[in-house]
Amino acid sequence: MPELPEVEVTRLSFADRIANADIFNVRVGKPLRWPLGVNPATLIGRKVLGVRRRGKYLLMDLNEGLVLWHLGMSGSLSFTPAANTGAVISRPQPHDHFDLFTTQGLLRLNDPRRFGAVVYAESETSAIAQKLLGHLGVEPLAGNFDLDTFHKNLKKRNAVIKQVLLAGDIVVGVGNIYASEALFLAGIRPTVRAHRISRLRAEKLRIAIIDVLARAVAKGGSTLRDFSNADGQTGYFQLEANVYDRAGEPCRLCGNVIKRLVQGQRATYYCSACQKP
DNA sequence: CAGTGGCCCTGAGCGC
DNA sequence: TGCGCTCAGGGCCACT
Repeated sequence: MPELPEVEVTRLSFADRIANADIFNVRVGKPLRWPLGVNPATLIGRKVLGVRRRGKYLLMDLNEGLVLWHLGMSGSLSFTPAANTGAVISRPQPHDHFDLFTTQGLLRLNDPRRFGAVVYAESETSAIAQKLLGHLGVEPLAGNFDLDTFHKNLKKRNAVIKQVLLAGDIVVGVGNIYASEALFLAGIRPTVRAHRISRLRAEKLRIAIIDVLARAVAKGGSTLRDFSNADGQTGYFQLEANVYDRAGEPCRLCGNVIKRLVQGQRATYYCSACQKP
């Protein structure tokens, strides 16, 4: 499910409403990717200051420490305002694996595949936070995603550009959908080695990444199967996808058939006419 | 150090 | 209807 746009759309859908709430209970369901790292009861009585995003992580700042949320492949959050308490809150569904009860509402993680995680960190510089966040690349929508650094970093990498984007250590938030989409917009074949990309093409790619991610956020993200924001609303950017999941269909620009290939066990989609080696 | 493949887990869709 | 197979939006880790 969630790449940067979906995580950001999720954040926007509940961050304001949970800010300044006090945590009064925590329910932990089945184990997620990593353990919480602290006794859940420790969080009771703490205050939620706000929710930020770093890459595909949500960082929930507390008056003491912070909680990192990751949605993995199939995770989604739902926020039920305190005014709507009742049956919904008392009956967690089978894949509801983490509940944060606050004075302003319930934040609940649903994650069938359990690749997601909820992790407590004492600070952003603590060992666990550094392990999860320390290697992350630049934020593409933060205004400091500059061409010089981007191109210089691409020069260091021999791997194919699709997988370099997915790795997230140069620029964060570009997952499997948006990597294909950004490369299409930039006219770059996904099989091109990163270090072979010229400065001009790196600039096209930089602009394409920013453009596709920003437009996806504006459209509420992509709902391929089950993504919804914390209000249960689905996204509709997938309707604008030029190549993702369109193998065999005509390119919207040139009419050629969209192709599919596998890179690192992940599907990649591209137009061999619009995207140059 | 960079690159590659395995693997974590569950559910949906498809062919037979 | 049921079974087995493939695939799915992520990313850590071991290995080369």
